[in-house]
Amino acid sequence: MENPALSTQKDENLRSINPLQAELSHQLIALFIREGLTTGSALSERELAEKLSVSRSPIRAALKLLEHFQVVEPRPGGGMRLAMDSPALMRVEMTLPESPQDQLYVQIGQDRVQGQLEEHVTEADLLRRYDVPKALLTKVLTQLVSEGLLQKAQGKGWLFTRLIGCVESNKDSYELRRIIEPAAIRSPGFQPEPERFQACLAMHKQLVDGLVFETPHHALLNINAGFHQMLADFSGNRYFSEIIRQHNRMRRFTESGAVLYPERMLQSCQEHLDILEQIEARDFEWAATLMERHLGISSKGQLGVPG
Amino acid sequence: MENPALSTQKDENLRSINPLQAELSHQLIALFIREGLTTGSALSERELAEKLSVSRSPIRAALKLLEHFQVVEPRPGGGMRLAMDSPALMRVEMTLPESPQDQLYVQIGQDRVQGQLEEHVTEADLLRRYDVPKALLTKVLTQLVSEGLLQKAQGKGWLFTRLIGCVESNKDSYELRRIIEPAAIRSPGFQPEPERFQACLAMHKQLVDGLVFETPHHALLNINAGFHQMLADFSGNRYFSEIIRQHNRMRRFTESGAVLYPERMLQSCQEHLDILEQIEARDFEWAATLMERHLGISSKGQLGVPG
DNA sequence: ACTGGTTTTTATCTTAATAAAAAAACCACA
DNA sequence: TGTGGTTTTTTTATTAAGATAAAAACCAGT
Repeated sequence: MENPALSTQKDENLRSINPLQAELSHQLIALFIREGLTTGSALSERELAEKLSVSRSPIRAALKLLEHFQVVEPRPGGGMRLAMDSPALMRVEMTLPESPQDQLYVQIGQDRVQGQLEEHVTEADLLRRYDVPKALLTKVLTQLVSEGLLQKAQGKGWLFTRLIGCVESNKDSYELRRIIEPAAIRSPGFQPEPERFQACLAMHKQLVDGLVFETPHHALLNINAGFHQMLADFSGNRYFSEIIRQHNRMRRFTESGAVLYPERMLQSCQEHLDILEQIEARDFEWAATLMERHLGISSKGQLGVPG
Repeated sequence: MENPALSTQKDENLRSINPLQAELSHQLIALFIREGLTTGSALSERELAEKLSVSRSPIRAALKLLEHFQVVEPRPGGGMRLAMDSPALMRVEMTLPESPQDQLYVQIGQDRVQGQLEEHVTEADLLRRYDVPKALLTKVLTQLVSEGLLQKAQGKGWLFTRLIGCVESNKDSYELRRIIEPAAIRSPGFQPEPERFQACLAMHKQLVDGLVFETPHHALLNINAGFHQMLADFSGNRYFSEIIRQHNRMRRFTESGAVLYPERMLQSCQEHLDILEQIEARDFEWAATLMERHLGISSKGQLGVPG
């Protein structure tokens, strides 16, 4: 039942790094890119804290971490400034440490998908298996619960709910998205935020122009998720947003190991671009129709879901 | 900020009762009714434990609790037997103690809906406000998180997500249901379970026949929720089911205090019945159309949502 | 091969003290 | 009025031991 090979490798990594700082360091980089900051831009601690809705303390710590990776550097007279441009930021972002919580989260999710974990597990089982502090495990379990992947059993133990990753669940997920995403675009409250929209549009133009062949796997998945998330957010209906967010999160378990065929990615980007252009032309109805088609095709091809 | 009047009343009740036992006592009664057991039926501990997927220990405790309420009585030669018929069971079920967890859960939810709790709260706030053991609070917060009503803020504290109960959130919720529920009926996997369907159909016929005017508030809300849940379950898509379940749960906070006009309830039941009859005739497309209409009307009338 | 009763084992809950970290307040300086 | 640096306050995380409750195993009787 135990599988030491899986856990030993992790023993040293899974602790030690403060999860909030690790998370913030990623978020800071995303923020720098999103805001289009360039090498040398001064960074105000208070402003960053405000934008990420935390206090200055963890921001300072995260900046220290980024300084260690030479993403930022001290500014004469105090404070920090950015020391890289966006492309370099994207590259370095992948080398930043993950929080122990995230590591354990993905590990448990993948182990479940691969059938290494039973549907019913006890906390004690998991503690023995992964050899992590109890508090960390509790946090991860709470996270899994909040995403609907796990629930507390009556009495003792926990139950994995939807068989994440199994073919049928994937099919269901696509069926839901085929319903929700076009509906989001057709929603009476649909309203693109100009800045966010333009950034996404520009990115897709570059991708279609050939950038897609140079962009790493993980970044493409993020861009894809971000595209769908953006449109759901524009609906103004928080439930639409929330549902798409949840399904994007779940896809992390199944897609992170998948093979992406470049020509298929190009086609997918082209379809995204078509949708974005219809939205720019304010033809939401046609954009929604294109989205229906896009999701219909993706569900068949990308992940091997049958008809 | 503190409101002692709200919390003092609870102080004694909110502890003491074992939550699993309390929950099981309710579930046992539901089980007795569902299985059509009659006065005198012998109850096998192992069988009950199996059916509710717990061990015999908590079942024994729950039966002891039910014995105290004279729902069951000792059987000569050992064990317990049922001491009531179904109608009596339904009546007594409402007088059974609620678990402290459920009490706190509903209290927090209602306080939030009524604006007594800010969107952002810290655990320390809540502990002071409700004066409950920290562990109980943690459990309830976990439950709220699992239902998507609450999420952990970065750094410290918790955020109520969707502003449950506010007018806009209600509108969004109806918009989502108007999309999901007809889609569930139109789903290629849609497949009514005969027994469950017939029970629901029969119940609605009785209601329309006049029973609606004698049925208590709380029971009508349950029947209504059960109708929508059933159809979502029939879709065979677990995400549809899950979404409807979540929205039904949220409605507990907003609707439990609402006034129901009898003639409107009758109309609503009639619409349900129309839908059920189309499903019986296997005209799912028309049933879905009627559902669209039904949800359109409900969203305008029942809860005072504009537009 | 069932049953209810009982005991043993295991898992989880509770608790309280301590440590850690985030938030808030304060400072001097531009 | 804004900045970064620093200190203080508050909140949350960690922990370990003991209490409690659930699960599992074991009875003896039918």
